This record gives sequence, structure tokens and C-alpha cells, in this order.
Amino acid sequence: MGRTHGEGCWRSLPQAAGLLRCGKSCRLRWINYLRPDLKRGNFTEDEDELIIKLHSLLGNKWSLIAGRLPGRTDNEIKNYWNTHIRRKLLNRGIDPASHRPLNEPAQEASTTISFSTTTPVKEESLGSAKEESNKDKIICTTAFLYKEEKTPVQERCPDLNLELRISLPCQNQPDHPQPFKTGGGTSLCFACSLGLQNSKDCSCSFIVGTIGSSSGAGTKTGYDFLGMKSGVLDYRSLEMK
DNA sequence: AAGCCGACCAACCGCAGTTTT
DNA sequence: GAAAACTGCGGTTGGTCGGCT
Repeated sequence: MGRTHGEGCWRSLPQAAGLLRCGKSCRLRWINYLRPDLKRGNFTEDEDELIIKLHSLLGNKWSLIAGRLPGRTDNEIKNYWNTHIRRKLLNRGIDPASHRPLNEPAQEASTTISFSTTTPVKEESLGSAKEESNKDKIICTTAFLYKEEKTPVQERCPDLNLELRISLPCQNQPDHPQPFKTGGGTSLCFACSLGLQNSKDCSCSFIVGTIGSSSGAGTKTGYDFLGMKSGVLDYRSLEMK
């Protein structure tokens, strides 16, 4: 299944299988439930955090997020987000939609990404001390900067223009820097965790440069996240399907 | 035991993009 | 180039289950 009838030929599948469903329905059933490579069971903490990171970057692009979580479907992640992670973020005082603290004034309605800051987040915006570490973690996660990083990387930059471009995919190189250590153990920089090894986005080799700013407030130094500085994003490294 | 309620998740729906004719 | 067919995606709905009263 999934070859002669099935993937790439869903219309013929219900007939061949004697089903009353339409091909579209069969496709959905296969993708979300029957595929043999699906991972069953609860989401791990690592998966949780990765989903949060990816959502803060990609928004509700569930298929792209799912592409970074082998064995998970977009539908599954979407459901998990709506039932678990949303509440989790709200409990931490984070707005699940914007990934900003709930008490932070609303920004423009346009889709933007805001990065974290070299200056520490003001404590009064974080609520109780009890939740501080969690919030800190989330805020830093949201900003794609690991909490444990010692070196200040950039100023809080204004909202970024998310215009993307397609470029040739980069090739894996054996001399890619080793994952850096975080408090909990070895982990990849965010770009690497997205599969962007050796791209300009890899924070293992931070680039200091300018970041495109929609505010036109001038240039700031910082990390060339996802090639936004250069305006080049290896889209194929995000799209895994 | 029965009813209510919230959580969970598979499936449906409509739209947009892509491919084929 | 236009129309039709197909595919993929994201939002939403509805059924099921378990916990609580």
C-alpha cells in the first residue's frame, strides 16, 4: 500500500480497497494514523521545547514544524500545541501566539519575529521569582538564544521582515563545529537543531553583521539568523517532506 | 450509578497551490 | 494560456474517554 494505490495516487485507493471514503480522506488517515514510521506515545520535554522554538519562528506552519520532528505529524503537533503547549505557555505568562510575555503591550499586528536582547529582561515583566527560571528559559528559547550562552550576542532588534528567498541547499561538511554544551548536556545551536548545519545561521560560528530592520532605525550588530541578514534562506532544509 | 465537564485526538472542511490535460 | 484535477495545509468540529460531583 502507499505505492500503486496510496501516496501519489490516492484517488484509486478507496476503489481498490473497497472503501467508501474518498481518496482525500484515505490520504489523511494514512498520513496521520497509519503510516508505519509514526512515533507513538507522549511528547518528550525536548520535543516540547523544539516545538515551542519552531512555532515562535514559523508560526502555525505545522507541516514545517512536523518536518523537524521525525515520526510526528502536523495534525498531531497541532493538536498537541492546542491542548498542551498553549496552556503550558499561558501558565508561564507567555502569550502562545506572539511568544511574548502576556503583560507586554501589544505590538503591530503584522507577523514578525523579535529577538532577544543582550540586556537582561526586566524582572518586573517576568512575574514571580518562582516562575522566573521557566520564563527565562522560554524567553530565551523564543529568542533562539540558549540561556546558558555567556556572550551577549545582539541587542533586542525591532521586528524583522520575514521575506524569504530560495537558495541552493548547503552541503553538510565534516568540519562543522561540534555542538556546544549547555547546562543540561550537549546540544546543538538552534540553527543546527533546525537542520541548518553549516548555514549562515549556525550560531556555532556567530556572525556579526547587520540585521534587516523593518523599522528603518539603522543597523544593529547581531546574529544572522536564518540568513535574514543576507536574505537567503535554505528553504529545503526546512521542508523535509 | 448517573450526569456533567474538560481533555484529547481523529477526521472533516474549505482554501490555496501545483500538476495535468 | 485556461480549465480541470489533484494534493497539501491549517482551522475547526465532533466523538470518546476519564475524572469529578
